[in-house]
Amino acid sequence: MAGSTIYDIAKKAGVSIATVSRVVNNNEGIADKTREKVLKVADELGYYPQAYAQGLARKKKNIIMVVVPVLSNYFFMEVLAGIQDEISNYNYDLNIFNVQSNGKDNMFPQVENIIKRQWADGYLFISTHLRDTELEQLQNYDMPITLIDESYPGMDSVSVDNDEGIEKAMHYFLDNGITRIAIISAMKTSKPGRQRIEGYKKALNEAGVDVEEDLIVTGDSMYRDGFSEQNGYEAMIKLLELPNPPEACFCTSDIQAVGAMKAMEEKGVQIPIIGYDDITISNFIGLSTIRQPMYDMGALATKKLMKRMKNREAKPEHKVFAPELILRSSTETDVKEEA
Amino acid sequence: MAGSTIYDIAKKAGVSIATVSRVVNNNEGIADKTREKVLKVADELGYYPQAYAQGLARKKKNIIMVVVPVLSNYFFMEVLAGIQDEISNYNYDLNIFNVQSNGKDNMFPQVENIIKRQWADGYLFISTHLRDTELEQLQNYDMPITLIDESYPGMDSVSVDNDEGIEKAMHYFLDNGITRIAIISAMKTSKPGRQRIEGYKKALNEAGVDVEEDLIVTGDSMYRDGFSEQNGYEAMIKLLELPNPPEACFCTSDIQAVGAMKAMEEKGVQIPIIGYDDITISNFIGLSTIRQPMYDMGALATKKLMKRMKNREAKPEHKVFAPELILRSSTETDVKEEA
DNA sequence: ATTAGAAATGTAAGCCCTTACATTTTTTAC
DNA sequence: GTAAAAAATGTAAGGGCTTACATTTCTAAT
Repeated sequence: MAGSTIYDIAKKAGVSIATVSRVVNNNEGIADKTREKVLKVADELGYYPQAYAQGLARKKKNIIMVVVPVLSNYFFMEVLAGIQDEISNYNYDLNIFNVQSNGKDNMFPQVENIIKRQWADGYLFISTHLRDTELEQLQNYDMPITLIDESYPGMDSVSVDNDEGIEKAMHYFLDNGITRIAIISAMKTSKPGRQRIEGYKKALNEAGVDVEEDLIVTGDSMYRDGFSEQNGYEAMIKLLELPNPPEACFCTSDIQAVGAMKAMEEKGVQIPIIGYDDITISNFIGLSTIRQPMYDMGALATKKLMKRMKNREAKPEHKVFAPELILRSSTETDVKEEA
Repeated sequence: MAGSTIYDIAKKAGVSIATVSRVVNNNEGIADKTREKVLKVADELGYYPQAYAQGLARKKKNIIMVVVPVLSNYFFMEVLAGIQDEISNYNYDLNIFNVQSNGKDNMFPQVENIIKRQWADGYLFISTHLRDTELEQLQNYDMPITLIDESYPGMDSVSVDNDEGIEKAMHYFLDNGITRIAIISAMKTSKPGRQRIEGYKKALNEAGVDVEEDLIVTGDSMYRDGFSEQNGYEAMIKLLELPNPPEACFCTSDIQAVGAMKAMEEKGVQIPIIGYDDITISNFIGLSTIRQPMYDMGALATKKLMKRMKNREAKPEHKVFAPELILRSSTETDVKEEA
């Protein structure tokens, strides 16, 4: 039973391999009697075309591959939900390929190999944060790629205006007369990390507030690239142990904010905090945040990719979602109490 | 550049395709000069062996495939983290295949097809909850499969003793003299759903407490099979609107418990609640829970699978983790206050 | 009964690799 | 310089499928 091939079926059913192929692929122009006969044998022998042989013979794989550096994070999970739901409208299978990002410069070769190896008919890159020069190189392979959470002129992309998000959060504080605002970041050194810190500084500068480097922190735990409760917890502890703690805090991910809130609770203080993402849990724990439409991003990117696979010539489209400030209890000035 | 083959390289480098193959696969017995020459051309032309051709020619794919019904849930995410970290010790790529579980009886055919198509060298099934008869059928294909969060005599498996988990939670309440205990479940009808409810009833019976059907609830929102904050929220609302609300609550997933806690807060009541899973966030929001070692399960299952791929004959091993009751503030009887 | 045309089936090449085996080239030992 | 052994390279088959094209079988019109 294990590993029967088209030849086995053909032999046992007394037809040619071409006929078997046509039957299992549901092609037309096959006599009903033949079809039945073949199907019966195929079922008995547990036959179904081998993916690799089929992929080689056709040029098509019927696979969409999602490429991500870190799987288990909330942002990815939500984006993926959107992809997953959208793709179920098409006749494609979903594969997820996890590239290792060991801090170093090793991501591009991995990604390039995936493309070279022609795993799929189209690719969705989530937060890979490759350099423009690298993406340019990838273009040479002439494969449909849609970028999520990043952008590059030559490829379709779906992203969020990060600067705007930070600005909104910062302005909320500044407009309320709060100026000593801390920022908790994951991976200060990464491209998006740096960007956010820049946005933070810019907002401060424009408001005529001096930047205090002490207020730009990250936790020490770098598991999951710092996108963890633990990291946020550690960062907030640092902030609260400062001689002069901040009056408010902006956090570059909700998950870190959860940890930060715990730290505040333990220390018995409560300063307004705004997260980033709006993961579903945030609504349930009263965390104010900058909403990124993660689910929609996944769904839209999938749509775009499908379109691109149909029409390779159209010029790249870039959708930039506007982030939204969602206010919940974590930014209420007076201490909230359970009734 | 797009889609150069071994023939292109061979021609341009003035060698045979066999030599090219040997070079790119890093075989030995190739003159350094030849190797360099070929590598140079390969690089220029952006060549790397096509996955499908290679997979066909060798019998090996160097792929481990994770098969899951629902990707975006916390349990899966944690298990996956374990798999991901463990697999990085081996020279295998990770692929995740998402089978659609539209409630109906359609999961087995999908899973069977994946196996038939020979996508990977080994498979990790997470929470697929197939029937024993179905798993038995799969065995005929003679593929290394390790089950996670379920078990079947004929296959390696890594799971948790669910009954024990429920028992521990129930006993905590019962031992504290609480008898009117509600259970919030996702998908009452699924195999694990039913199991848990049975465990719940059993614990009650053994304690001589009558089962009140009213106290067995689930939310109406069935997105993600009911494993969502929203579902828990809805369920708790139902409970609190009962003429005679429960004194305590057991929740079959932490994520639902988060929603349930929100509902309690809104209604201004606070009854002890215990969740299930111990997702990382639980520690940060003070949710008591039954800990499943999700990460370890993923890692161990991966190890087992690797072992199995080496030795196909060994008899199946079953690891059953003992769940652990973790007490946090959500089960403290007196109302906790921020300092 | 013939035969043109349609329908069904078969043949064989090709998709891109790997690898056993054959052949050629280089090295070593005398 | 020669022969034998070792190293490097090449040839060709095969992995399991699809599909253009060729062939056979059936249908329907005469």
